[in-house]
Amino acid sequence: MAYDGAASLPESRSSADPREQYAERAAIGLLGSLIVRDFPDGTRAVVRIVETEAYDQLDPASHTYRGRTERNRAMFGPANHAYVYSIYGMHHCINVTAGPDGFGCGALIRAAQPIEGRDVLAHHRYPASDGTLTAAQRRNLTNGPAKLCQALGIGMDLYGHDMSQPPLRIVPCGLEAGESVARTPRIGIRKAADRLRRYIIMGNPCVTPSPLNAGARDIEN
DNA sequence: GCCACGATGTGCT
DNA sequence: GCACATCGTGGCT
Repeated sequence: MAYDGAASLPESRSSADPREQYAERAAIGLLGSLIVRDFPDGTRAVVRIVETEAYDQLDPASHTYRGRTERNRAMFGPANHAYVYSIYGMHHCINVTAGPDGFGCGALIRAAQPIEGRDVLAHHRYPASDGTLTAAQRRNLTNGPAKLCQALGIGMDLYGHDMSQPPLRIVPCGLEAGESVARTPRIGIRKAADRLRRYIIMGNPCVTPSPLNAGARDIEN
């Protein structure tokens, strides 16, 4: 069943720590922005961010909740840098750090829309060019955090990378006319699962397929 | 289209 | 040990 996202927003409680806004504002602000990836072989791909999640050290679901470690140190560094981690042994995911130096927070980039270089993305995801992909493969090019990382060739070599610089950079862009942001619970977590810290461009076909999408509600502001 | 399940590394209890 | 901010495949409707 669809949950009513607007009925009870945990973030609207007056006791919320104002520092929670660092990750949330970053996650919302990244929607619509472009990721430009220049590959070592000279090829390029451009995708548009359509789905993000907010995480910070006050949040039990976050890697930074238990404090700074060697693994998560990038999250405690300056904003707009890459925190890359490996998960389930075979995948990578990328966060863009946010907030002031010393506060562990950032936004997980969950999904993006291919803008340029579809063929390049396809080659990194499958041993095939875009034209030979099945319909399912085309849908699944960049619609999940690990799929996105595979398509963009993001691995631990980009850990701590400054996201304003090549070969992986974010070009800030706003939403297009008529687009709006919705929020839902985050996907695939158990702790703090009720918090509405996942943000999507409403109605965009490239977000992670999830029953949560049907109940997504427009955010106010 | 949907669901179940297996593959696998790493940090932390 | 075990829990993971996951995904691909195969088998089925």
